[in-house]
Amino acid sequence: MQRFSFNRTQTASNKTPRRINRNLIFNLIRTKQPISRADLSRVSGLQRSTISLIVEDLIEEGWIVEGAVGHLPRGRRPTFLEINSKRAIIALDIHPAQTTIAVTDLAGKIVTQQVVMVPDGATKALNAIVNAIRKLLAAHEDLSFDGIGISLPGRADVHLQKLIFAPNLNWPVLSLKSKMERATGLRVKMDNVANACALSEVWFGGSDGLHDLVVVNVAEGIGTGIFANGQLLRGESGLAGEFGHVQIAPDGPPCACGSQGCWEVVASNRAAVGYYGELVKSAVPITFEALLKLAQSGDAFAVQAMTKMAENLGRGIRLIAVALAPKEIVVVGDITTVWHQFGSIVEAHMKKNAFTKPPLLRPAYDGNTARLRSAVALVLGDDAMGEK
Amino acid sequence: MQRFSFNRTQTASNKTPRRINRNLIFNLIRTKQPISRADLSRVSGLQRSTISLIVEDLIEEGWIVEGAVGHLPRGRRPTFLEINSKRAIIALDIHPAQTTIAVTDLAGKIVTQQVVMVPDGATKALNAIVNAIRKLLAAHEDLSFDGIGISLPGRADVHLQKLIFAPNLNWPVLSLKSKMERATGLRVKMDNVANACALSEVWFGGSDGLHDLVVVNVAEGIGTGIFANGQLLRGESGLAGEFGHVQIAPDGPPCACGSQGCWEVVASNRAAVGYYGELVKSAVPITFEALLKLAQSGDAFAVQAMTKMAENLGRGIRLIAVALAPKEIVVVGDITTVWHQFGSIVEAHMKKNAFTKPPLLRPAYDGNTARLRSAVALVLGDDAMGEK
DNA sequence: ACACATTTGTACTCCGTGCGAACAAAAGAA
DNA sequence: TTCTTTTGTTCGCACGGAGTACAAATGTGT
Repeated sequence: MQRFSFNRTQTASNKTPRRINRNLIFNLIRTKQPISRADLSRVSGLQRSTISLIVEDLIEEGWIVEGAVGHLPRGRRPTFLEINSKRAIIALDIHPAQTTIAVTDLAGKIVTQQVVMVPDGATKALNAIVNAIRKLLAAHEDLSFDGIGISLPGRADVHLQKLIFAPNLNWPVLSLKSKMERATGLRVKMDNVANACALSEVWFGGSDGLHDLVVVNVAEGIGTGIFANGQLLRGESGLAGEFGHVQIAPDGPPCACGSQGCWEVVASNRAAVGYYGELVKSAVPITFEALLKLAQSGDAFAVQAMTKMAENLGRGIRLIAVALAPKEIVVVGDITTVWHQFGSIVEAHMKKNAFTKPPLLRPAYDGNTARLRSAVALVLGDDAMGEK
Repeated sequence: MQRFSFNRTQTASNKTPRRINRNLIFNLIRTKQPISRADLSRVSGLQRSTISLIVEDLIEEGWIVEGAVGHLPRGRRPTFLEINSKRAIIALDIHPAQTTIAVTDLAGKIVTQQVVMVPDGATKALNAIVNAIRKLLAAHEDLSFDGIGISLPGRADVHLQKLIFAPNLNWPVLSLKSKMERATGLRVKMDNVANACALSEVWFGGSDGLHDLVVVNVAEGIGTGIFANGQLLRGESGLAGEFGHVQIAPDGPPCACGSQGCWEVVASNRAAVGYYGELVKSAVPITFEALLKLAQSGDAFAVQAMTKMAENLGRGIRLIAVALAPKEIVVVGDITTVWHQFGSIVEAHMKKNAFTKPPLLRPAYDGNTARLRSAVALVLGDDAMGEK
């Protein structure tokens, strides 16, 4: 007779410490390579003997390799350890019209990178991407690939890895993962652009992975990735972070989501293009890239439109700052190219009436590489090193 | 579980699994008592032998005791294990005018409870509370106390345990912790009301502690506690969750925080009292409790005021739902006593134009006990049982 | 040239921990 | 009485980290 259901809770076995320490050491090597065993011991606090055993395992399994020999003023020379550069990951940065495909090593270094124009139509688009991946795989037969990481404009259920909400993509992303896994034989992991960038910041941003940060991805819409307590905040079925559909202007224009005055309606790239269109009274909308060029060259209407966008962006970011009080808020998107012009406007509106210390606000160093490098975090993040 | 994520726990030693399993077993006993060793084994998945050793430790250290002997259709009778009812915690629920002091056991059962009217003035207030605690300690000499847990209207820095932001309290809470520790000799932990209620929900709500939930505390102001990824989200220096100061009405009335149209200005108890005052054009404001009574008795103006408050409450909750997509949103505060009347209004505004499945919205089962029971979570929560 | 200091990386012992099997204990059923 | 079932304990085993000792490697001082 069972009086209690089998809710197996998270237990630890005598192998648990090794799993934890192994991950710790691998991460240290990944971020601080090249590094010697002795330095690993000093940084981690684990004994040199323990480090040696863990490193032996990691080498045997091909995650890392011994590299050059260092030089010290006295004593035996240290052997540097490095990420095995023969292990690689396919990184996909999917946009509505084009997709960037890259090969990166496990430390996030981009080996090659190419842009594929994606044709209209579901099957064609997928085929174009898969073919490009196949060519890359064939061209890098010396590498062994651990998986495919995809950053895309939409929300994905983390567990099912199904795309739930992707208004800007009109091809069948729901089955993207399974189709691509069948076609390439590689494990596929995908996540929202903003989440991907947040992971990149934490994995490669040199932070200690402890502090909270929010990534705001400004594109056709606005998406946010929330990193808190050492993890991405995903919410029920992966829908957390939709700050883009928070109401900023109660009487604002309608949004595709069914509401009106959503943040992304008044602060996205599309919004800025709309503002400009109203000012010049032109029926033909220009691209956001063109608008940025105009604003950079000092065009009065373009500056006016971008200023309005920046103000609204700041208002929404203020909301995030108040609600979540992260240490840092990072902005990703094309607007970062004109940050020197409009960043201060965004920041001023974020800080307006702030009653506590506002978070650091900064543009991402390089959104493109951030999105690509997130593939490593996505692929290695969950259960990459498998149960052995 | 993330394999390569950055872990808060630095390194693991060979003692780590025991620490993890010990906490697990203690929590199972705490929530499912009375329970036998064999059942603990089935529920946790750990071997009976392992359970026996851990239980031996817990008994030796006085956390639990062996209780009655069970009865089964066949076989040896199980010995039930229970929380040691001689271990207790002082729970403080501080409000501006009055403070509730309670003694609870480690399972959150309230042993005694009393309300202390707090006089005006810094020293007097603290003395009144400390004296009441001293009397309680003296009256329960058979119990051994593990600490004091305080739930209060304000934000506290978790690490320093200093009160940062408590507009409604006008006595020197900054040194509350250290003074009280000196006066009682007990360890003091404190946290914001909303955080405390969120902890209570997770510790005593029967959930598995995995799902995300947000607690909205509606009182003179509005505070929120965010539980996500198995932890409270605290943000930089503990200021996360100030959704109360998110701007809901851009042209709304000014707020004490310096901004205007903040959620708490339009949806708190104080707001409802204001709405009622406008309607009846009375210069003398009534208390919120009186307003609730009027609304319950069907007073048209009171119902109108409460309806406006409920609508605005729903608007803000919608924002939380969109931004964080928690599984559940729990409302705490006096308004829950009239939830049957106005809950549907709140819910309707939360669901307005929802483009995804909205979270469950419900009033807390009993906010008073929730706040008191949170003391257990606060005192035992961090590393109380950990390092010996 | 040679002893010594210094540093790295490995070998080995010790202890803590969970696992699994065996076993004792307890109680009802045949 | 004997068998069955269930609980709780004991014991041997393997794994893993800590700590110490030691070999290896390299520069410095005499």
